[in-house]
Amino acid sequence: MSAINYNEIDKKWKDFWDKNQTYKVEDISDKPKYYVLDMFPYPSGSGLHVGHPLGYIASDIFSRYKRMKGFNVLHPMGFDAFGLPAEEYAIQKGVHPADSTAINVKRYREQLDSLGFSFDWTRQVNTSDPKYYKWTQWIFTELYNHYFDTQIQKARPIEELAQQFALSGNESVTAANSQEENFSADQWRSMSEVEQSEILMNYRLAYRKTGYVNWCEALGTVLANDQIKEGLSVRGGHPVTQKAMNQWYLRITAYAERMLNDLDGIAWSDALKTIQKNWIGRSEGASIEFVVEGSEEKIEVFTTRPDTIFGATYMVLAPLHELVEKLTTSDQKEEVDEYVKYVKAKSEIQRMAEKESTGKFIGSYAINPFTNEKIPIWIGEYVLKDYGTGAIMAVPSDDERDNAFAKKFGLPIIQVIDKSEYPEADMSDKVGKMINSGFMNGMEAKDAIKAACKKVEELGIGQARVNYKMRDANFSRQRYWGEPFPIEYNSNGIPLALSLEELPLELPHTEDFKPGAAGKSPLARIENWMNTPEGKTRETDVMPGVAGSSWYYLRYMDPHNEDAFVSPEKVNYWRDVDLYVGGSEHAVAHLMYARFWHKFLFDKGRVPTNEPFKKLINQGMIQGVIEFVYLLKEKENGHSKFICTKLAKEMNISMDELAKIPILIDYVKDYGSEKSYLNMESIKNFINYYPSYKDAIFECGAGTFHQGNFTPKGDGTETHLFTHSEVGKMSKSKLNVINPDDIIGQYGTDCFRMYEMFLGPIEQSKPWDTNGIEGVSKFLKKFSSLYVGENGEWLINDETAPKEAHKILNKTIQKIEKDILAFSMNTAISAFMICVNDLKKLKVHNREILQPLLHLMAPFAPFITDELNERMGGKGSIHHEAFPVVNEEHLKEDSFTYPICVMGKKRATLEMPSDASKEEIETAAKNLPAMEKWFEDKEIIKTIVVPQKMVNFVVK
RNA sequence: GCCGAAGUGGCGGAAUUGGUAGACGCGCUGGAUUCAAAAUCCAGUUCUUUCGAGAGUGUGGGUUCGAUUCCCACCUUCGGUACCA
Repeated sequence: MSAINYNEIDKKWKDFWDKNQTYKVEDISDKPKYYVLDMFPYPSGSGLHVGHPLGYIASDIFSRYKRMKGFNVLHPMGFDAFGLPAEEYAIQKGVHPADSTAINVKRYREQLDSLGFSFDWTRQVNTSDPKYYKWTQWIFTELYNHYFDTQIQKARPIEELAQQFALSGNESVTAANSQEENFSADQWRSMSEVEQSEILMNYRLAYRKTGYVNWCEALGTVLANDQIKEGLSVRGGHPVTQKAMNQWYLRITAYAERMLNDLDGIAWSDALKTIQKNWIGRSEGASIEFVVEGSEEKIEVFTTRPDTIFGATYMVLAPLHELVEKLTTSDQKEEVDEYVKYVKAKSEIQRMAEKESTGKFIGSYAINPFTNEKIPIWIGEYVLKDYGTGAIMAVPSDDERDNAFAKKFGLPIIQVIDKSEYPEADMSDKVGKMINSGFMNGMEAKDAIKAACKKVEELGIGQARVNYKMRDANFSRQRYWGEPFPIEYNSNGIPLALSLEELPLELPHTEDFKPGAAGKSPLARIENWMNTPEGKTRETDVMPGVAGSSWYYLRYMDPHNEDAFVSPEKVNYWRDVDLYVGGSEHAVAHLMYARFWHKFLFDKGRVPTNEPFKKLINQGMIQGVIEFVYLLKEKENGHSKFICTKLAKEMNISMDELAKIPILIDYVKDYGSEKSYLNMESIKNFINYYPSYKDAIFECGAGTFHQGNFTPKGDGTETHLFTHSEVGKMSKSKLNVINPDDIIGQYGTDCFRMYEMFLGPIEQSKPWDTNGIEGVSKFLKKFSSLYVGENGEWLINDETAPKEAHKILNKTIQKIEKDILAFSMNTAISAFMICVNDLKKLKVHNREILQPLLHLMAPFAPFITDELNERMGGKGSIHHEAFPVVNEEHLKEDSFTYPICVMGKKRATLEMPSDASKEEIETAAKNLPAMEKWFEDKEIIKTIVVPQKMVNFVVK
């Protein structure tokens, strides 16, 4: 019989903490503040999986440590509760997203509670709560009502811009914009209200423009990238194309420069900073206009290499560029249309991943403004519509992709740079002497860039320009389960932002989640909501998932405030997040948007800091095995057909003909093994999960399963439809989630927490494996056996502990504190194991050792330590007591054991007093009997002695 | 394709201002205890070996007295790639 019942103490202390509000945080305190934040979860239907707690446990340990070190620690949790999966679930199962979300939140809350986190739950936020999204909508209206002044690098009210237009037109304004034409003050004043509104739209930080969405004609809906696999919809396997739609965007590019520069001041990993830096993708170059022969149209290109313009022998437009239709000649129309159709059927990822150059000549020619030569205009998928101007001047002599393209299509290549002085340089290096380049001949490339820019400006056809790869954020979703836009259109179609008093604009109730006409949001079907009593029309798109998560960390500071998103007093106390822990998969989306919103709020004086997250640690992912079934892209007699992986291999079916459809791992037999498969029952489950496949055919070696019947091929009686297994992230969309509940029930919370930490470094990804948890369980038993005997007897005495025990304790305190600060929780657990093993050997039961040890363990194992602390005579919770302090006296070592090496290989060891001199060590090492044979017939030519490290002899 | 990360025993991993490769744990092997098992405890466990030693941290090179650690090239896996969050 075990002396400690883990399930009992888990419950006992959970209740205690709850009743005593152990983790409630005060907003005003004499203690220094410390804000530890976790990325909040999306409450999916499959529950919290073993990957979520990895970061949460680590940050909880850190929070508990900081609390014990005397800080006022804000450590909150909430739910990112709007999103696609709940809506998909509603479509499939008819459960309202609000209901399924409420159920999932409740379940998550229970699961999080069972993990023993020290969250202050009175601060919980839920992004789908109108009290919360009121403020998400409000921030949106603020963005809508502002533009970005590029001169002062700051947001300003849009009315100020309108005043400027009335005074002096738009030519002299310094504002981030997507406005193409210039106008004078007179022109502005003579414009209609609608025209003025349309122009202002091109300056707002939240604005509308045409964008492309994944359109699935068969389903009549817009699809997320996640819902598409290899160009087909996951649901039903239908083709998907790119379709133009009017969308809301956020002008995040306005903040590009600040977001880039301010990376220097924050303690994020270099890897993460590099990702963001590259994502922002700043490049200097020039925008240049090319005249189109026989047309009024001009094509603006952006190039980082204006120096090479004499080598620009053709142009390439993005296939979706606005001018393609206008500039395509009738004889090329058919081919061009076909190519555009081909491009629209591919996702951007697929297009960028395309190694082969593809493209079409559109029949028109442009004039190279420097050579005055006619150059053909092509379209090609390697040019993206939203990067730069969506058009390039192609210089096949100095750009690899242009070069490959020119070679493939037989376009001329003119060398314009002599790189003979730089044999190491490749095509993309901006070095060499200009040749065949008119007035630039003989210049160095770097000087030529400046000269070309100057010339371009003189000719009035462009200017030097900074370009960013980052694009403005598409903020529209033709969906139901998200924040409604706080926007109404009047009878002229002019958009008007709601005022704060009108917020929140609540999401109307509906039971019909089917898309509206022409792929519009389901909200467009709710006519009495869409059309307001005042004769206005509401925006029917909703905001994306990233909206709510872009500012939630601020709401935790003041979660119940009804008058402001956060009060100035509270945001001035808590300021910013000191430590943010979350997955690196959020490196660009969430972390970019949050920084952008924060900077905007900073500009408005609403927050006191320029950056939201001072320090950030990326936890790695706990991976799972993803199981797929193969779906033939070609239907058989109108039925979708799945095929066994083994059979597909035998029949030599190429992967091009197959789509991989992920399947819920619960249905898979021998999950995770190489021979994982589906049997008939699994197939029925799969069909229940995806009703759109109810008429599908499933074929394996033993026979065919169709509409509930199995037709054997030979004497087979059972389907073994082998599945395809891959290691990948554990996620609801990959259907491979493993829940922690059972493990906690079996081993207790402390054990689960420590095991997750013991798995490996926090920032590294690793596959989940429950084997090995026994080791941690044994350790915890051993640990408590220092305090409580086999029959429950209390073993702690007040005698003086041996010196050795003090040394073990203090070395451990030193190591643990160092590891917590470095977020190296796995090595901290190892150190605990070593410490307990050593104390056990010495049979240590002294209070003066075991009381500090208990406190040292408290952040890691909050339940058992509170329990033992109580038996130790402690009042209240151990988690409000102080963290132990190292006594340096006990750390002194008398001697050091040196490895004695010959040519870097260890050949012997030698124990020497800690204060031995280099010479003493060298002499002692040389005279070791064990070393004799290594020196025989050899000469010692060099001796390296590094005190407290090693000795090395170099012999010849 | 592009950006980022990782690759060390059968497995998770440890060790980096360049200094004993494999800490700690799982698994496995042997032993103790037991009528037997579970549990517990003890010992062993990178590979090869002629038992002297030799090889070894994804692959191939380089720098160094000494490289898992630094440099160059490559391979593989994972994350992101703008509508999963």
